[in-house]
Amino acid sequence: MERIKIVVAGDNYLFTKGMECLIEESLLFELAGTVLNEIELIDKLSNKQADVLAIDISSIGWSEDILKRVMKYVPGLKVLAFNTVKQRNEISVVLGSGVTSYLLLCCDKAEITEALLKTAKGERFLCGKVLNALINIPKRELDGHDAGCPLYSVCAGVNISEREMEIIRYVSEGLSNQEIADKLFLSVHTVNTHRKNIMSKLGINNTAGLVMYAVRNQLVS
Amino acid sequence: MERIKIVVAGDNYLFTKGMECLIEESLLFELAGTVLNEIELIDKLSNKQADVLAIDISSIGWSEDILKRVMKYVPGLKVLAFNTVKQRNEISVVLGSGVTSYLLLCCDKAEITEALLKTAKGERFLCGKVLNALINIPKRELDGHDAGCPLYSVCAGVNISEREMEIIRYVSEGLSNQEIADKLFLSVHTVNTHRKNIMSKLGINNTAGLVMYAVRNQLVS
DNA sequence: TGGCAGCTACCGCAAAAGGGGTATTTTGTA
DNA sequence: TACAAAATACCCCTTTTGCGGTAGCTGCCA
Repeated sequence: MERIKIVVAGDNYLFTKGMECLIEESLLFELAGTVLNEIELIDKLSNKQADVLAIDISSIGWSEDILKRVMKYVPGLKVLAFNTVKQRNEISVVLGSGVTSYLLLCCDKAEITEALLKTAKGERFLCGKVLNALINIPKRELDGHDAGCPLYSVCAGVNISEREMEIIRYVSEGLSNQEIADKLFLSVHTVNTHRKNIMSKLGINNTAGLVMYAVRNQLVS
Repeated sequence: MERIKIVVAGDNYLFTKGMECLIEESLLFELAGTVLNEIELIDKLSNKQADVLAIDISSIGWSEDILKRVMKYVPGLKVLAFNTVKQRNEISVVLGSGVTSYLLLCCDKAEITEALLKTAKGERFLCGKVLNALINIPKRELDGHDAGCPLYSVCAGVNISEREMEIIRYVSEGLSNQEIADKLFLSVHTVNTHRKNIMSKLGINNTAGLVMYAVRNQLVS
């Protein structure tokens, strides 16, 4: 079986090194090279045939512009973008520039492996955390690049339960844990536990983060 | 000088009583009656000529629907609506139903007096707090009822200073008072004072309220 | 049938927020 | 120049969060 040739791009050591290890440890992949900037990238892509570009777009020096130029220069290139953010606007722009798949830098090895495989096959792979943010993007914004990507996959991502959603809503409305407990006929301890679990799942550590999550995911008006 | 005839509508005692006092204490106004429900209101408006309807739409039993029916039944009626909320959607709907002016129930006597006068003259009067929320409504949503109301007035409302805006932004980004203090080279006491002043001005009492304010007023993305 | 996820509930402790003040300095402006 | 508003800083105190645990119960599913 032919190995998938992957070019890694980014100027963050942990990212490039980590990707190199992942690729070389696997029998499925083959490292087609690591590049630090746009010039090296174009050079690498024109000299060596590659199947997938795994690029850290959170690095300083990488932007959607560069991505667009590369996509133009190497048509049909499959791109798996890594980023730190999961804001809708940002994701929208990146996917709009022709990127096939989108992961967060915090995704784990299994997710990255799966994403590389799917991307090589031309399928979309989005991190579940990203999908959460993406759900509300008007479909048309993606249509331009949808034709060739009929399949969507998502990694585990964040799964907020119904009860937890309820808690988030009340927190966002300004209720204290005690008030929420009264409203839902729960112990304040339970509300607090839910709150802790939510914050843990979302990787935040205060009320402001909870409210912003609620707003981004339209849990509140 | 002819007094302005005002009908007061609402089933909240403090509102109706307060309005009656305000109207009767003033030489400018004349109480055309107080009504508790829609039937009484229609009855009053058809029997007695009134210039302005001052209505508490936060009362149980009052809705935009009723307002619309009344506007239909008594074309050209000037309406000053009182409500508790200053959410954009809500205000949009209310003004969209033909209401001339919009105050919050927390507005003071001078503001109410001015609003009654302006409304009677066919001018719009919005509480500044309302205007803040309204700024982002697409203009077209109001156009249908704009023709007859060329003038806009606002009461003092809320005036959040630049420094306070800055604090709100940082709070919304999840920073603690201490972190904000470090970032702005301030004492944590100062940040706390700003925070207290903001909450006092906005009539809120926790972080969730601050973040929601920031979101509604587009201080954060 | 065993494990896992979700919901529930509790404990303790430290940190932060919230609410009440007061007071000085800076700044803009009438 | 005098006044008001804003910005700064501090005090005391209570309540709420946030974080570290533990643990029983239910329902699902491999």
